[in-house]
Amino acid sequence: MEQIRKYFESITALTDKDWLFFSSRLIQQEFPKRHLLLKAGKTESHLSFVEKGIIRFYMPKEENDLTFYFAFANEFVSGYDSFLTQTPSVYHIETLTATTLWRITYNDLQEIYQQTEIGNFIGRHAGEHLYLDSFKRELSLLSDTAEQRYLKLFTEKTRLIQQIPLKYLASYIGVTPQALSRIRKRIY
Amino acid sequence: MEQIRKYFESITALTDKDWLFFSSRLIQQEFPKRHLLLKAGKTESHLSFVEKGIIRFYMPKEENDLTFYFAFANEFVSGYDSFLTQTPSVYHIETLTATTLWRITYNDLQEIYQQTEIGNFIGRHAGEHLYLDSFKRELSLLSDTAEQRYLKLFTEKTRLIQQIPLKYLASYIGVTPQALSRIRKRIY
DNA sequence: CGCCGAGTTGAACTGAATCAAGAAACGTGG
DNA sequence: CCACGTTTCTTGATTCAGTTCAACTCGGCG
Repeated sequence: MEQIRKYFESITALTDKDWLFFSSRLIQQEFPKRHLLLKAGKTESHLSFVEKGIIRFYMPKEENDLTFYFAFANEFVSGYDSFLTQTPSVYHIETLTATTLWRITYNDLQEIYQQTEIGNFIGRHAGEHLYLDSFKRELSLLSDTAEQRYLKLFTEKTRLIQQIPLKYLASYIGVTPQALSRIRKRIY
Repeated sequence: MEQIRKYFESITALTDKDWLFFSSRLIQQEFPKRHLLLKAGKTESHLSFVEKGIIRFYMPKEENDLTFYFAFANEFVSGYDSFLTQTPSVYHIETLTATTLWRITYNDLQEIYQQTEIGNFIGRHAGEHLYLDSFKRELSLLSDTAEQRYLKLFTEKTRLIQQIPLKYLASYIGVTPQALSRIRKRIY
């Protein structure tokens, strides 16, 4: 719980009152590895803070499915487009390792937006940062080669990606597992 | 001015007081075609609503530069990452056609965030929608072929893209101008 | 022990990049 | 408003990164 409070305090001043209200709506949950947190077709009902674990976002496909995001500790995860629009998700969210989440429901969050001063601020902050990250990945997809994308991921998250099967990394980078295997060999 | 108010009213209820405060900070400006609205290296100081015109976002590159976004009428434009973080932009923003904007400065917007009820709400809404759009483009880059991307753009914005030079569209789609010329020929 | 999914490696194929040259369109000054 | 020069678009030939199909290895697990 401290972890989340610290995260928020790194963003903005937090009154005890607001924090108490917010944290009273948080529920801790643990999940085993390979657990589906959100199934395509279902509507996302939670915004979750990752205390521990690795989480994969992907769209099911014939043959290799399309992995487009990994989340790690100290990040918020959610099928955020489904969550925002309260329409069915087009993708799955699954734990790759044993995971601990602090979760808040959509309805509780709307209440927080309405009743606390920092609600909309935090919602705005979340939206802005998700945007900045997605934008960075978009530019990288347009301008970097597969090899550059792998190297970026590798230098940014060496530890973390070592726990992720190659075939998921391959799809995140935008190539087949065979191609990534060769890229790896090429750069050692 | 009516255009912006309508835009906001389509999102949320707007009190006259909030609207008066907000609109008092808006300045209308006109720009000729090929005018640089934001130069890479400069920090974005405006959030602008497009009343009329087409705007291109791009990063300068040797040979073909990288165009990653087009904005049209009834959209907000800004070097939003630079604007949010108040650090220098890594890309240029340029008008493609004669353009009319309603602009608000960073400082005025911060004041609106602090002093009106809807400030953070609107900021949150803007962040969320920028995220949703960027995320859609990201998925499309990962899963669609160049041809599919062109067809999507074409069916969504037929009218508008007819005014945009092929070489900019090519870079947006993620291929060279030669490749897009051939894709076009293939599909007529 | 044998099976199965994950990773590696090879060979043939393909879509797009690159290099190059000519045609069309555009804008700018006389 | 025309003429020229520049930029944009098209088309062809070659090269290359990555795909696809296929076979083989390795490690974990029932």
